[in-house]
Amino acid sequence: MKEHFDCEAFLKKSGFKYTKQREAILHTFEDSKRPVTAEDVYMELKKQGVPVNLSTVYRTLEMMTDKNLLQKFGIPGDARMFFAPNCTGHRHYLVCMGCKKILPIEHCPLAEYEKALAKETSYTISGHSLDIFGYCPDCQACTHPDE
Amino acid sequence: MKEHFDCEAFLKKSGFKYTKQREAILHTFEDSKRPVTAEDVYMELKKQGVPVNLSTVYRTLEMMTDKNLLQKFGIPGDARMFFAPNCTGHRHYLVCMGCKKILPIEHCPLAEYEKALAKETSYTISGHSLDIFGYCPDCQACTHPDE
DNA sequence: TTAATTGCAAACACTTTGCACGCTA
DNA sequence: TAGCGTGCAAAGTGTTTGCAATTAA
Repeated sequence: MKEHFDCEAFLKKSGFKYTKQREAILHTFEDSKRPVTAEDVYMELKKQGVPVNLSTVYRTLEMMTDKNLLQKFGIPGDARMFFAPNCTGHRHYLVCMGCKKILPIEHCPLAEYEKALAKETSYTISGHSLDIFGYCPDCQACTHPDE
Repeated sequence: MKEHFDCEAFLKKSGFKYTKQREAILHTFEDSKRPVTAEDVYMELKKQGVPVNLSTVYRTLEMMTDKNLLQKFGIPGDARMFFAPNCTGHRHYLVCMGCKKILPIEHCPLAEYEKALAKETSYTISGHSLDIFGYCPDCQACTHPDE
């Protein structure tokens, strides 16, 4: 999401009321680095002293996902859902199996492949998600990285 | 999993007891077509008249995953975990957004890409998962496929 | 016989929902 | 002031766990 996102305008344009909770939740994603869970957002707002309820966070994230401002996804082995600014419509992440850090990956090697697959299977391909798993430099250091 | 998998031998070799529940659960994956949930396995056994509890299904699937006989994974937008025979160590699926059917994909276009990414990020890459989304021929037919 | 395995019910983690009150527009 | 949005608590999923009874070895 871009740096100076006009939250109020966005909400009104979409037919929603502008509230401090929504402002704060949306603000969380400005200059955002990596995907977060509802709980992450909730904790961040608590830390900032913004009064908000976890249900409201869930409701707002869901609404933003419907409006295609965010994308919502899970990663294998984790029951939680993650949210990230929806830039591209598809997603690629590099997931550290040590510290569970999730990093977006830029380059997409799959455009060609999708075309071939569509022809081969007669499916209409509308997108994909790719997670690559491994250990980040920090976690490689530990003998047995597991948190 | 291969057609005539010797379930009893496998269990004993791994230090487990041979029970009719485990036999039946493992049998579910013989000549298996597509990934299933614990609930799917449970329902199938009920249908066959095999007395089994859902906890037992979960416990057995977990055990098989530990033994690398199965792989366990989730797909974006679905809170459930899926299980499939673990042939390759990584997985590629083609997910129909209409009927939720999941099909394995054979060819893996990512070996090269992983190498480049490892160099670029200094991560140790240990695997990946790739889901491609779209609509299967059946679901393309429907105007608004959504079940 | 006895330790592993099962069924059952309760606990869990994450997420969603119903409802009354409060606050934008 | 009308109705959307919020907080709260309760309900829902999918999954895990403790424990006593059962069963394979």
